[in-house]
Amino acid sequence: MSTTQELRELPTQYEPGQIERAIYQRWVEAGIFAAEEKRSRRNGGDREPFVIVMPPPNVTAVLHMGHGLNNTVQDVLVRWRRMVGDEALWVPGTDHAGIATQNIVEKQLAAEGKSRSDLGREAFVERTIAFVEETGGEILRQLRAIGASADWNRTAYTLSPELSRAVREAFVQLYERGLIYRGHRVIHWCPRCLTSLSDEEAPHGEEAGKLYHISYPIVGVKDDASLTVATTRPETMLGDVALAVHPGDERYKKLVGKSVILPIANVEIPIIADEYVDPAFGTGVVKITPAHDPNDFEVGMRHKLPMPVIMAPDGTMANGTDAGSRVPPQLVGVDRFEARERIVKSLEKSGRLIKVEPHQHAIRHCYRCDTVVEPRLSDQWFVKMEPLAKPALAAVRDGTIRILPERWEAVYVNWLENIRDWNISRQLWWGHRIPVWYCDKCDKQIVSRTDVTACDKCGGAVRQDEDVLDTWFSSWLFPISTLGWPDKSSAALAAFYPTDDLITAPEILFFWVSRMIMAGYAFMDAPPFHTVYLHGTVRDTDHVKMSKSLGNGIDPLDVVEKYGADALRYTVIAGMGMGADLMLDHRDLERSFAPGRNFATKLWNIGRFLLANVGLSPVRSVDELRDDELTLADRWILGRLNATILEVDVALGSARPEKGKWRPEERYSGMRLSEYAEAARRFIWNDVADWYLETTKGRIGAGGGDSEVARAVLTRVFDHALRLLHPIMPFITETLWQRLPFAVATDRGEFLAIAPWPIPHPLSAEERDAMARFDLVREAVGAVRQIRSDYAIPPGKSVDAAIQSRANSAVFAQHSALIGQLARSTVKVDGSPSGAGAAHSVLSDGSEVIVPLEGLVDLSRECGKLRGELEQLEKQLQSLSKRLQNEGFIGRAPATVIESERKKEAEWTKRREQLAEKVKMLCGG
RNA sequence: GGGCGAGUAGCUCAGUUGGUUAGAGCGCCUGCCUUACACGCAGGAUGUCGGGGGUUCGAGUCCCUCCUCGCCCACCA
Repeated sequence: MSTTQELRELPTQYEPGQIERAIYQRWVEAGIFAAEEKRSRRNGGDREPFVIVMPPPNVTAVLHMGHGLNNTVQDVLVRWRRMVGDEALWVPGTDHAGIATQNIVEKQLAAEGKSRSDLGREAFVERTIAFVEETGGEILRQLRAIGASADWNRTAYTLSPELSRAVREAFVQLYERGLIYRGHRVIHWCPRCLTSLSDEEAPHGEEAGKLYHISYPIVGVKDDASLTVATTRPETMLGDVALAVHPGDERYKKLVGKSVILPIANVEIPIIADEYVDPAFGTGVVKITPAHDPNDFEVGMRHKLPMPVIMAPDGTMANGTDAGSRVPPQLVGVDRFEARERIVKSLEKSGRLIKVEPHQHAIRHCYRCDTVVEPRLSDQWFVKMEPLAKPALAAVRDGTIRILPERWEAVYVNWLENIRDWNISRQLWWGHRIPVWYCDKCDKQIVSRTDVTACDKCGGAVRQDEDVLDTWFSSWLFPISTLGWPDKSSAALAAFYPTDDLITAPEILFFWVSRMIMAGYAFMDAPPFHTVYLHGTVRDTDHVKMSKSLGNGIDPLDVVEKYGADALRYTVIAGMGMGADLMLDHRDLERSFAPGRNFATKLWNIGRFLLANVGLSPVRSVDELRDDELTLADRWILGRLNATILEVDVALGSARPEKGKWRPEERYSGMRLSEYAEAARRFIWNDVADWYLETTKGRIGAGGGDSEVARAVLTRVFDHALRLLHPIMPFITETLWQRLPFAVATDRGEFLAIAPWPIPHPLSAEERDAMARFDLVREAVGAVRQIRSDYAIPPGKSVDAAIQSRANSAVFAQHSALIGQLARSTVKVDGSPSGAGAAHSVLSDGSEVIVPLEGLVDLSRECGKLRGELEQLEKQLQSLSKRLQNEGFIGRAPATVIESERKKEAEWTKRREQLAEKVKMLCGG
């Protein structure tokens, strides 16, 4: 074998940077990531389709560890199924991210001293498009660096003409089905983003606030009788239209129907009774501000109250609709929080502020900019959710769709059971404009799939609704729109819908996952996928979520550059249990990614060993080897390989439910990626490298028939190990696999990436037997090694070990040379050990391994040490026993202490016996 | 306020239907540059499995209770 030349191909040090880019390029050029409709069984092909649609990152996003984790999981699954033989498709794409992108561009404008209104809508949108074209989609290029095997030909974008068409179609269809309506009600309004938000976009945050008690003078009652109201938001009192009490509240019963004067605004408002009021909270009197509180709005509707708006969209005080002059001039234009302070001060001055108490309460914030949202009365478009939720709920309940980890199913069900209508209009400029036109002349409202230029009723001029749709209104269509919907004759839709898995983080279970399921049923009458896998969050060592803005982030590309994509991928997959968070140290990348880097290096070195020893000339096929040619080690490692394939298959589980629905026993199994990674690692490192490879060292160099057997088995084992590992570590496995010698040229496919996934067979009794016998050999080796270590016998010094076998003489006799080789000793079986003074160790089958130590260690010193130890132990044991016989101790000490002392006594007794035996062996008598 | 999850070695976590001596990676200790690998090899230490109670021949695993963290949801002003 001309080893030097081939060795040059595998440098001693693994340099991922030098191989990864080139390999990725070759995969792309070979088209192995591209899925074909006609190969899908659903389109008359012979392959089962396996499809994952990528959660589209924001178009302006830059790759972070969260993306790295999310996409690695998807890639592992896609690569696995590709090797199994499925027509595997991974659809990539990006999201235009309405508010997020608009905020970025507005920030840029602000830096130039401009606002979006300075530019005007058209120019602003132009600018945003230019910005996206320039910087957008970078993240998809970055995904290639971590090895993502997506079908880039199908890259989608939520604002593309194709997907925009789907958005319009969905809107119009839902409108025609009566599921989209225009509503006049209180919604969440972000005064900074200047748009309405859905319930999901305005999450609660606990905050320490204050509860202000304010007295409202009652009209027409003698003296200065008043009603005291408790409120957290005094500034909204200017919008009060009533005070409400509970109808059954005796304290206030006689006041219902009277009225009070609203301080500051000086408006007379009625006292009403409504069930909504909780008599036990605060004073039992609630101020009703219908335009700025969703509950008050309901009360206002019931009592047909006016609904004055007392704030401008930007959160400053203003006399809006129906407000008259409630907001006094000195407060107009003042920010709501500043206005609160001023109003409180003014109330204090006039004696209307009774008291202020601290109050813990939950306030909604904008999920994009964290500004406290303002409930605000306005007109918005809503989707009626209950009818859509029904099939989505049933799908998870009946096992058509499973959610992993299991506990999220309950969260999902709870949300859908209490679903509320979805506000889909946003007062933004970046997004899909709402496809509704209004006629100025006859007031007709036209909802249309195509642009409208004139009123179809009176021919009058029309103007399109100013608002755009919630970003999620395009995302929820992603699984169908990326495959061609609404074109129902789309070959992609037929071949690949429904898809298989959806991999994402729990944060967007409501935003996206549940809505996709609803859209799947609403528009395709079929679920978009059968498995939802919710993975954890990447956090730092303090368990704080990683983020660029907090400065605790890790740039995946840094990791790729330093240790390679495979190291990143392995670390992430192996380190993350089902649904568990992944902790990484951003201050110590080397330590964080050591598991992956070390394992990659290990693989590399196994590869180098193969190259140097097995070489490149064809090996014999393992399938054609006769049983009697195989050594015990060969049979053992082939058995371990088979067992590992089984383990990996169990960890990954079924790729899809058998008959449309998950059976209970398989519903929550599989998708254990960390267990899959661990099984593969254990096999390669602890079995192949630590044991099998060592057994081949004497054999391969010897030449002859056995040498060929060893070459064949080692090659087969490593070949299949690389296949098992490829989905997790695609680059290094591909590199090494390309250099394996195969039995026949045709065994070498073009790429490992499309090489067949190993198929296990049921373990035979012979295999089991071989594995048990080799385990005995390993035990014997371990025994000698331990003795050598215990007595600090230098590695260079040979020892003569003897095995006194009870039941397996033949096994030990046959493999004494191997045991000797692995334990760096000579081994005699059933002979008497030569020399006095010996250490011994008992194996699980009762056999004894005896190592004479004369001449190797200073026996008198060792014996002295051991005798001293034994003496000491006996002394301690004596005093302990004495204590345990002492009635005073037994009578008074707590039972737990007595118990633990008894336990200790038993342990020490056992140790004494062992030590005595050791002394007898080593020192005689 | 409602619901859910977690607490196992210094750290991050596995522990499948309760079953011998509770595991892995990283870290730590000892000895080794043994001709694939010091990003390695060999050997080793470390756990009242959150506390308490219960069921059982047997509990990390099942039940009750308490404590501590975390997550999701929620119109008490």
